[in-house]
Amino acid sequence: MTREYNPGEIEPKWQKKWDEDGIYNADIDESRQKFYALTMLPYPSGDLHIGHWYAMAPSDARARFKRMQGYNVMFPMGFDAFGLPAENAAISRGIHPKEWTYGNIERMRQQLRSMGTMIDWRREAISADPEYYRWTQWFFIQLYKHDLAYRKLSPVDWCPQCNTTLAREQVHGDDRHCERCGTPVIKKDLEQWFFKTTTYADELINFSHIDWPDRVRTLQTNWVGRSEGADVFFKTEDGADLTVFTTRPDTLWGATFMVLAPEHPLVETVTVPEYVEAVRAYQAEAAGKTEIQRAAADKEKTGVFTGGYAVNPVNGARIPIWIADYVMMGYGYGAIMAVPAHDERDFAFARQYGLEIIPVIQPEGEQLDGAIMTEAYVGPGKMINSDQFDGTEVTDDKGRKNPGLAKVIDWLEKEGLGKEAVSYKLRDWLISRQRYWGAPIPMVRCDDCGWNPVPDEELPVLLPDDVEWLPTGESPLKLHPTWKDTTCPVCGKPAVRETDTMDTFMCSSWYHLRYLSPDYDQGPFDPKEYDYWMPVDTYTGGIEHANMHLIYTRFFHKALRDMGITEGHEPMLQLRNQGMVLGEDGEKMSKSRGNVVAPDDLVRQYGADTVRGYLMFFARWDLGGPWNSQGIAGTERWLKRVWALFTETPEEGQAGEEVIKGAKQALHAALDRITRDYERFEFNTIISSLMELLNDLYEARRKGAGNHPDWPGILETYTLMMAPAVPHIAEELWSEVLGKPYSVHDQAWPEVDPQMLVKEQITLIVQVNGKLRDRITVPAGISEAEAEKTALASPGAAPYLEGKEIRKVVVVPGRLVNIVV
RNA sequence: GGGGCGGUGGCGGAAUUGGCAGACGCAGGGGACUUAAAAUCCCCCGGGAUAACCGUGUGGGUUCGAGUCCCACCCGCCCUACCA
Repeated sequence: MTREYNPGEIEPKWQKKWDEDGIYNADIDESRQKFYALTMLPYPSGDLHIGHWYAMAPSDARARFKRMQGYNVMFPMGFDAFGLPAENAAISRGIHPKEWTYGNIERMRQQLRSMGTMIDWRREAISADPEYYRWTQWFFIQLYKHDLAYRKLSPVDWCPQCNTTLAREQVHGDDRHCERCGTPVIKKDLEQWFFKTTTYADELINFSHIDWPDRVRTLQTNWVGRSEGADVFFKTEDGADLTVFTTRPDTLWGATFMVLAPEHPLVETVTVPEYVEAVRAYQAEAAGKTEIQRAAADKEKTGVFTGGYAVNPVNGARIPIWIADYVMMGYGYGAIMAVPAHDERDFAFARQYGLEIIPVIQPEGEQLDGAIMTEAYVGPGKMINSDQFDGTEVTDDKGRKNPGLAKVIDWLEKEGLGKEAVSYKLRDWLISRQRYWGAPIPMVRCDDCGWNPVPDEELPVLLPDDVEWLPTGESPLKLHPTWKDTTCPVCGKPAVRETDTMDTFMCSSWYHLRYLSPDYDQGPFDPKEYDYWMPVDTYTGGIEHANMHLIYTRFFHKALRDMGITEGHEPMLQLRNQGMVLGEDGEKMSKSRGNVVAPDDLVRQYGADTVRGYLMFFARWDLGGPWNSQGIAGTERWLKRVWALFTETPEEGQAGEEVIKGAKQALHAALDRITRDYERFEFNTIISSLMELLNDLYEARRKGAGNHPDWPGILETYTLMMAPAVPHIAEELWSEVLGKPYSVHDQAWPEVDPQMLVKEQITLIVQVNGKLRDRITVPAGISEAEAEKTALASPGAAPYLEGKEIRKVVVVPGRLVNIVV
């Protein structure tokens, strides 16, 4: 057989056959261990880009590896099909979002097929299908009925470009820009729907049941932002309640003023007439400041006095109330007690406005003086100026672990002056979007009955197709002449529908459940499928979703669990993140930079197997890196050389047993390593090991191994080892070249023969004073004494030992001997 | 300011977790084949006069032995930020 390696011919051939035979169909089989391998579903933006390949091809290889290990593997795919780009295409080019989206999906399906994945397409789910969003809406209603969804008027982030509100998680960076379009957001007071993610704050920072990367765990933990401390019940001089949260109740006696956020409701009542003008001016200024200006004014603290006073509940001290924009309405109570001696921000503010500074924590061996301190002291020490608590030890520990805090909190609770409290940065999830191309929020408002959910039997609330695209900044649903008119599900009187749609992250929070049974119509998923397949065993995708999708989907699962819909605490047991493929210039790929790598072109030029192999090989998968268009030649050569090894007639002559044994040892060493590396997602070394082994096999064949009766068996094993990474060439070699029974992908992953890992001869390293002086070949089972003797006599070491006193000899069995002179 | 990740040849990266630094590949150099080119094959490829020796960001330390562990520092990237 002498034909050329022609991926353009063999790849479509096998893709078609696998598809027709349904070899990757995953069905419930109680006799086998299941494995749910999931990779984040793409947004159908138009074309599959190299980043999609990078996320999916290695994940596919690992799913195939698991399959060969005997697991019943499900590897499904779908499309996160709602979202703004579709709508923007409609506005700018007059194509209906549905047409645009479903056209893109069709193209991306074909591209995904060209990758040669083991996707079970029968399980495909598309979030914009009415049969899908029917259940997205149903989940919304369930959350509403269980008091986990609510409507609230509050200042929310609004993207003026996208013309919609955003969740806190979707506002990024120090200029607080929109996650999608990069435009800085503004604040608006709007009534919106929220999900109570904060209910699960503590659970969301507990990762004890899941194997997720530290990086994601840290990001999520910081995002939830739990801090322990106390609520302290201050009162204004007029007797109005003014509760603050503090992580440092031990410093209460050092509170010399209070600061309210400019928007704080109490500002109205505490401000005395002569200060009203200044306060109003400051409020207006703060409200008018963009987020960029706020960030720029980072260092300088500003604020104004309200003329009002509060009373410190622990000592009755009368302290002034200020407003300042360094206190945020969105965190805690939007009000703080200021302890300038022990808080950097309060210190800067006090110095700026000449406010009193009273130290209440005395560091070891130092005497703090409020008049001359140059910075706040935030370290440990003993309490002073704090009545009966003087002398109490305060450590660096947070919360109750800190003895000073524990004592003060206990006392506050006993006296009714405060209580232990925990505060979080995490906000409830704002899910209303003032856009068309999303799942309509299935709620109806009646003048008499208020908000009520659409009855289940009326779901889905269908998106109307006949809408107009006007640049008004309003959702087309709101402008539709009749769509919003309906009747109240409670009293039957005329009522109006909610015209906002849901955040698309809502759709993607449960897609892994829809894959279980995309055609099921008795519920969001078939419980039989759920019981068998869930939870997801391996989830792969980009880390950029750490604080968005990956928080939302965990929240969702826990909420469903508490509503009795799902089981278990976590939806995805193991998470792994791939890095990003950068352009050849080392920059992020973008059309404007012209550094985009198009996978379709690569497939045409090299074939899918080469592209898959190179993506696995070219960088550490978790880090990614710049594309190198020359580097792919190495992977192409590898496959051509594999092809040649299998198809060329070997030279005359037959190798001896040593050569064939050496080949088998190399084979099993590689197999051992590749097996381990698949488990660890170390794809680059899988390909290196296969390349290295190929070099060894060429070497063996040069020595005549090609005519040995055991040679075909070695090639068979090599084919099996390649199969997950480069499925097409492996199938061709297996089924056609070697003539083995189709399909290579139904074969078991080869077993490592431990016998083959044991070597009779090893290379012993001889060091003198830690420096390499010789390498000697010795029997593997050599005794320590014998190794020492051999090393001392080795020619390489001899010159360094001459005339020296041997002080010590370290023998590492099977590895080296170090002679210390 | 806080947190995280990283720093190994010209480049991407290996190194069985304390034991031969630089596997595998790209790029580069030399050669074979060819009328020529491509493809393919073979050899070389950290520095150094290919000698000693020096080399894993820098400086210390632990150890018979450190890319790997400890301490201090420098640089780069990412996330986050008046979070009370």
